[in-house]
Amino acid sequence: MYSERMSTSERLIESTRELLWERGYVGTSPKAILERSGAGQGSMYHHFKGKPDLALAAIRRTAEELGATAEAVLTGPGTPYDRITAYLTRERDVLRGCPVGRLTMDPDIVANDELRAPVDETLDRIRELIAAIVEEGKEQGQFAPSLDGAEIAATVLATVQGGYVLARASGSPAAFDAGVRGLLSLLEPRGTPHP
Amino acid sequence: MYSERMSTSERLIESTRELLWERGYVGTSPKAILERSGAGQGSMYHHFKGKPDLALAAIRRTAEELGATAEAVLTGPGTPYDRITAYLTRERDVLRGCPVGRLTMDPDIVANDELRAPVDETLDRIRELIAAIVEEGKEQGQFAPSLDGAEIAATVLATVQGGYVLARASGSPAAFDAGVRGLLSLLEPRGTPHP
DNA sequence: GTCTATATGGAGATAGAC
DNA sequence: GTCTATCTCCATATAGAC
Repeated sequence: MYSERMSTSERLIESTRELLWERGYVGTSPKAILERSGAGQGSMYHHFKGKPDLALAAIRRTAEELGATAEAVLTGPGTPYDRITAYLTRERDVLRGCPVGRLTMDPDIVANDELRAPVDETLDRIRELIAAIVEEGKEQGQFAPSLDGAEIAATVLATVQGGYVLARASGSPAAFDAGVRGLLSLLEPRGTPHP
Repeated sequence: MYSERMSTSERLIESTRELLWERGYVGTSPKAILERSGAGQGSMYHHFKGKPDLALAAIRRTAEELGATAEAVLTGPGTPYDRITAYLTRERDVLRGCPVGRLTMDPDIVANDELRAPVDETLDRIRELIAAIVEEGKEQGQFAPSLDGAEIAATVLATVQGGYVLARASGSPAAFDAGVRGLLSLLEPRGTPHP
């Protein structure tokens, strides 16, 4: 399943990341991880204390990766509106859902502070980035002064996370795209930047 | 657990609804359902063909109930903006998440058209109600003519569904509320209705 | 309709040999 | 580090008595 070059430990983590994305924590069994990674029972319990320990390594990596991707897009070129547009319209495998956000629907993740922490921190990090961008847009006169950066950031992030829900419910990415377009139409900059 | 008056079949459905909300489909076992409902193994398989069959009955009921609740709020009194505000700010047990939306993160639900159908139909029904309200608001001059009813409806629904994700990630309803306030600030009506 | 018995396989892990 | 054996529950039923 993976390059011969990848260590057993790496293969275990990568397989777990995939399965957590596809099936969530509750739906992912050690057995499935072993089959996908090609590792044996003994290897898994040698490298990790158990399912929660392995899941934690996988979740941390996925969270870090998503945070970095979002940050790259949000700190790219363009006006505040451009950067938010870039974030909202970046390429996504919509029907797969968000590998981080989906974990919040997993009871065992939400019940475990250690497992939930990377999820919380990542969404929070993205929210702060967007909030700062909105504030910047307000200073430049691109956004109405009445808007609250932190609130709009929550709206943007929620639209994305909820877009996945609508898309998966209907079996089509169309609803995700519609939600994003609706939000962008509401955010549309007013007139020209201040002189 | 339930009134003596409730039939065994009813108790099974109600227990299943609760468990699906708390733990999702994958995380809900027949055994847990039996324990919560107080029914025996034999009763369950007498009334239902198996876990998917019982889950279907539970999901249909939850979906119908949520659709009716949303419809009641959205067809209430007030201007289009008022009614969307009412929908967005209606009382919710935010940290429990949406009993319908959460099912979209369940791989076995999304993979089964019959189980997914009530979820899809319910979200679609709400979306259409909101879309019509937005169009009504446009006619009344409360919303900009440039807005697209169907798109804004997707944004509104996504903000709610995504709000649950943010709230559960952080363990606090604050993010849900922030997202809703952000969206309402963007939707804020312009000036007075046309003459 | 409900109960108890029985069954197969999976979940999640430990033990100890190699 | 990895492998195989073994273990205890649980998941998800079916069978047949009452």
